[in-house]
Amino acid sequence: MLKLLVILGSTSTGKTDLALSLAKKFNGELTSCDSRQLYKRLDIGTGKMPDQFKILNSKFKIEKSDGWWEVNGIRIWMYDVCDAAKQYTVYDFVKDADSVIGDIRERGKLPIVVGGTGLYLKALLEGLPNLACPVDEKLRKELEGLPVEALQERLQKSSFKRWEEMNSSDRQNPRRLIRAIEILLSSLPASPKLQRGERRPACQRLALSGRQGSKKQTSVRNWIPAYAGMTGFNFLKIGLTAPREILYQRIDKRVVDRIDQGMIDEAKRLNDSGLSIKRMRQLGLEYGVLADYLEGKITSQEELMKIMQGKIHGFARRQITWFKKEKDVFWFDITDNMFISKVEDLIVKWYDKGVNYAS
RNA sequence: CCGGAGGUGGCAGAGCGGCCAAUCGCAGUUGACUGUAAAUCAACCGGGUUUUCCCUACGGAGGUUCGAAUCCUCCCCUCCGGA
Repeated sequence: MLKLLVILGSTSTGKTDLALSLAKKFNGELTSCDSRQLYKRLDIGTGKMPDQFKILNSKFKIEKSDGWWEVNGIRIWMYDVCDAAKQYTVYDFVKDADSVIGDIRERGKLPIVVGGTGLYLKALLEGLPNLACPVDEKLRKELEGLPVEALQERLQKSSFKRWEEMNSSDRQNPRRLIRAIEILLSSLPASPKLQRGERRPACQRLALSGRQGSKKQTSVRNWIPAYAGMTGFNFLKIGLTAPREILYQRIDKRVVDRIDQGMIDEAKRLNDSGLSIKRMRQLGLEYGVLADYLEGKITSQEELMKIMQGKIHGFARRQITWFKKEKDVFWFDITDNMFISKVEDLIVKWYDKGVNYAS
């Protein structure tokens, strides 16, 4: 029986803390599904350290290595897998996380995916069409400077059908327009090329073996779900929520704590060691605001804090919007002080008999 | 007490007689998102159930005007400089 536990929810709901305690109880290992925690040296700002750490400071033992951290003997994978200056994408994530999860399973442990990045989670669990279509750096450079209108025109010329498929918001989104053009222009290889020594992710192996028989080779474009199609596979998705005001309070407090923990110095160190301000801005949220601070656009810590809190509120809202559409999630309100035991009960049921989503 | 600058929607900050319920930004709300996703993009954002409709609004009270957030008078308050 193949089982995969997923903990999802917006930032500051305590996903990691919960996942750690569940891992201990159910003999699991975590896989972080977070688009920023996977960067090396972005530690405080991305909250790699579990919140409990501050309280139980002395009891915690943390070990770090490329690709994972270990907190009190529990492995957290997909931390520190990429240099912060480089760009890591969903494609990389699916590939890496997939093999990590496979390894956890081979060791007979329960894989627990801790997800804050909706797109990554979706790609990992369900696959993403066009994931095999690579980035075309030259094209992107060429298109990036253009005004939206030009991009719109260009896409319409390439494929009016594609243009019509897009919604009104995406039609004004340069990033989406560029990717759409990129996909149209790319001539996909029959099967994605692997670099030397690279192992094809399970999802892709499946995709290839499953469809290769049919004449229509274009199917490589349609990434087959990594796990959803596997018989006997069993997900359990646990979602964490909190009333809006409480969530904002938690976020605000966290920002204060992180400043206390040295988040500003972390940013300075990153910058001193060559991480550009521009790149920091791309990384968003705390690092984006911190970039402004280092540049002197923001002068006081008070201001830094306020701006950061506001940005993160917005981020949490976007996550909530995304996760609303996520299917088959068992949602728990973290302000219910029985929620942990409720979660544990659910997992026990799931482990033993398998939970019927319909129930 | 004198001189100077101001008081505008949650914040910040434009507007300086009609096109102003009031630019822009932030915050807030909702949403989009098929390789940058902590990114990127969209809509809404005084109240009234939608409205080319009504109401309450630009410190307060009066006034001038067909018409004022915008002009005048007085009052209250804030900030800077001088006593």
